[in-house]
Amino acid sequence: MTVTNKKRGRPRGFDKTQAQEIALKLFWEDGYEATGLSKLTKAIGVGAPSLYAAFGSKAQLFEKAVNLYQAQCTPFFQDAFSASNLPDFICLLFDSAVKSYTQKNSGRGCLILDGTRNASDPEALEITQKIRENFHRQLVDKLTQLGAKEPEKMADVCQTTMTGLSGAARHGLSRDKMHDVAQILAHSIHGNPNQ
Amino acid sequence: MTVTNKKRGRPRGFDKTQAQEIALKLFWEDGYEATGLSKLTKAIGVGAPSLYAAFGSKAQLFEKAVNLYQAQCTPFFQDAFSASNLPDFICLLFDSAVKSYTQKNSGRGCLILDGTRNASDPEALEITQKIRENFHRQLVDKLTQLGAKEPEKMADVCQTTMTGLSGAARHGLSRDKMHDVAQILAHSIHGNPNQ
DNA sequence: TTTTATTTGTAACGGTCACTAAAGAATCCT
DNA sequence: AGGATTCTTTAGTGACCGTTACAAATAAAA
Repeated sequence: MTVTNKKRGRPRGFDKTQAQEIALKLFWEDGYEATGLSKLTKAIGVGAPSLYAAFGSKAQLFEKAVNLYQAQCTPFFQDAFSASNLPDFICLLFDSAVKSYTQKNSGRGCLILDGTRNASDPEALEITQKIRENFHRQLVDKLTQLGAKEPEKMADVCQTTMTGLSGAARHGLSRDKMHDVAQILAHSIHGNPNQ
Repeated sequence: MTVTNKKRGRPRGFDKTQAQEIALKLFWEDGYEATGLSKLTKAIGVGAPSLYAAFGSKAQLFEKAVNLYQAQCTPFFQDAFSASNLPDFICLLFDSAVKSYTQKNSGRGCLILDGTRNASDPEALEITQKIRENFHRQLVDKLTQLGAKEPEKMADVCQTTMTGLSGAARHGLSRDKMHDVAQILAHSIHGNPNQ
């Protein structure tokens, strides 16, 4: 029994995944609201109706771009989440954040933590907020596994620090200086016998 | 010799300082770009030309509002900057930040650290950036006075942490949880013999 | 070949953006 | 009173926002 994958109408004139990648780059660099439809259509090289036919709305395109972002981020944080003790986890987590937030040829900072800051579209705000909440749960789980005394509070500490690193990256702090900050904070935290 | 303070033409129909206060509230709550002229004129109760006659432009009104913000913030951080030892300074600094970033009847987070995030107006960006640079120098001075071993790096650590706290406030983290985060971070840092 | 389905380009929608030209209104100075 | 100065109101600027109606174009299915 053969299956034909060919669709009926006129074929799409652009690559959907590649469009998401371009959108990701723009959203990452300038944030959700500052990235207008005209920027997107110009960069992707396609008319607005084509974008809307493919993705539905600006917010839905943002959601796809964010999914791609998460996929690209995973390898950065894989080492951290396979750490077998608390000090290593904290240190690798912050180090990974710095590396991820200061890459060349991409936006600075974190799209999830800063991409919708000061945005007013509730749809876009919800997308990043849910991912932050999900990441919070992942942090609590991992910290619990590693025997942290107050995993909930430590997760807040980690997320707040990452938010600070993302903001610092957006403010232009160099990768080297951010690395120092991450190291000092990580060593401080896991050197403290209270954690 | 008498001096007349009265101006010549038609008197202004609104209070300029009060207008700055209203603008501060709006910019603080929604950020620079999301705060449109229509919001401002409606809230202040004045026509757009009156605002432009009084302040020149949206960016210049923002600058005035930011000045007011700094004046309002100073008392929050006064205790910290009169601390006489490093642990007290760090602890009071982070505590003051949390209190300032989670006030009722005002925006959450810090106007300087987050008010122009993802904004594209270079004039507005420069205003907050210069204040951040100035604050960095203040931090370095104070940390040097208190005998910090690496005052430059510690200033980056402090500023990054405050940026994280501001972002966390904007993300909706409660004052209590933020207080815990600030306490853990402060105690971690000044409990570390490396600092 | 005709029908059906999908994407395309053109052109526009109503709305908001920051900003301002022009004229009337309110005050002081002469 | 008359002129000078400053502010307010009305109304509008062009540019951009996200989004879409419409019809031509392109493909597979009938």
